[in-house]
Amino acid sequence: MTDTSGTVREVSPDTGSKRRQIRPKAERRQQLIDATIRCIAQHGLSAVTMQMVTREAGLSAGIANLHFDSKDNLLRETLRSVAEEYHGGQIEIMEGEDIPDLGERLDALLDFQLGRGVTQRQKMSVWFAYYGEAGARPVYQKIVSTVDRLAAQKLEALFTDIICEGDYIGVDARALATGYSALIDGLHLGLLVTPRELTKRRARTVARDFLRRAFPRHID
Amino acid sequence: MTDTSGTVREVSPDTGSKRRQIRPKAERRQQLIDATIRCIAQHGLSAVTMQMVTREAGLSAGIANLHFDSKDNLLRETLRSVAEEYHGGQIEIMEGEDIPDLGERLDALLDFQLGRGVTQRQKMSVWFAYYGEAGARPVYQKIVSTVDRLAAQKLEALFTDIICEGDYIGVDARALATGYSALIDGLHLGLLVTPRELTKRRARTVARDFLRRAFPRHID
DNA sequence: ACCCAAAATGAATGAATATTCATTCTTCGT
DNA sequence: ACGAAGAATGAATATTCATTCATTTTGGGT
Repeated sequence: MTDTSGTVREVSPDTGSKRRQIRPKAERRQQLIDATIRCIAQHGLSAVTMQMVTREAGLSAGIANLHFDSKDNLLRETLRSVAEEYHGGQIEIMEGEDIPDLGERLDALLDFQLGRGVTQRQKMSVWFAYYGEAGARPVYQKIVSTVDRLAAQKLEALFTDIICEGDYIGVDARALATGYSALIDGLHLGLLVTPRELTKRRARTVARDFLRRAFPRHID
Repeated sequence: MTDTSGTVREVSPDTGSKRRQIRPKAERRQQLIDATIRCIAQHGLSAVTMQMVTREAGLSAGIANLHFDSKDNLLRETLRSVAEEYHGGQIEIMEGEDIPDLGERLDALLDFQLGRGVTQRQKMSVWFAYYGEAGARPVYQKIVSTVDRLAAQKLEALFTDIICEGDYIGVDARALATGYSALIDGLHLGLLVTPRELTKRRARTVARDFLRRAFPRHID
């Protein structure tokens, strides 16, 4: 058998192609992680199956185990990926010297945290799906708190600079940073769960109000 | 077989008793919901099985289906129970005439939202487990947003009263209420996921700071 | 051209799990 | 005391799913 009459060599890019494609390991891993993100966003973490993920990725059933050994590991790596992307983006803005004005840097941060389109919503779903399990899974707690800590430090540093520059007195940078982070998390939750009540526009206004009350000379 | 030498008629309250107990339907439902809450907090929503729940409740395997028809329904009712308890408690404080002073009422609300012991942590776990799935499950969204809306209205009304009483100008009660709710949600998340970084004490301070900046004449 | 190491496939397997239901047990009204 | 209604049990069932692995395919090195 086999061999075939040599027909149908699919030349098309990648859609609907039945041709088996061999790609480097790193690329496949990312492809599977992306598929996992879409599946979690659409069906919820607890409904995700390996079949679902591999089908979404357009690959065969066993491939996720080939590249990640187990479902558990695939989910862990997916969380790590989302966490690093989100926090990495924030950190880049916060320590980025390309925006010298501190007020503008705050605005850029806010844009990043509450901006974006559909993709962002997918990431949010994933984010909170894991938060939901974190109470029971130390591994998830560790992944999240590791990246979280770094972002919190950068934010505190930024706030410290702003407090200094603006001569704001009686303001504790650390407490304020904790509050701002919590506020953003809470707004994300609201956007996810009650999108009817809370629009992205309003979430932005609320976050800006918070910053304005703390740093009136830098915002608005 | 069976019957036994008539020994061991367990008289003890309920621990370890093998005696089959018949109880009214409502009581059993609550018992199963309570067991479900403990299971979710300990193992995570996606790991909860019917066996786990019924064992935790000290009952037989089929009983959850007897009282709730399906696992899906049991989980839905559990969410409804937690949501109603949490929001009910808030609402009671907010509209309670037993605390005439508005500033004190704010304090009581904060106590309720960030106080309590271990039990509270269990509830928090459940709360966020469902948030995590809400993006993919309209049913959960509906349950949460229904109770949420009412609590949000009460909070806005309380803030409006405070703004009026304190002559705070340029403050939007609605936006502030959204911000405060989001802040509390975010702090809960922090307490759940990064308990090392965020203590309950600090969470309280952060929330109070928020209120103080908005209503300086009512807090502290 | 040919070979082979690595990549990919997908049918088969076995474990886990929700749900059913025939049977057993309790309680309460009479 | 007794019987019936309904509450509870738990073994059996059918399904779903992660994981394995024998086989097939690919592409680069020689």
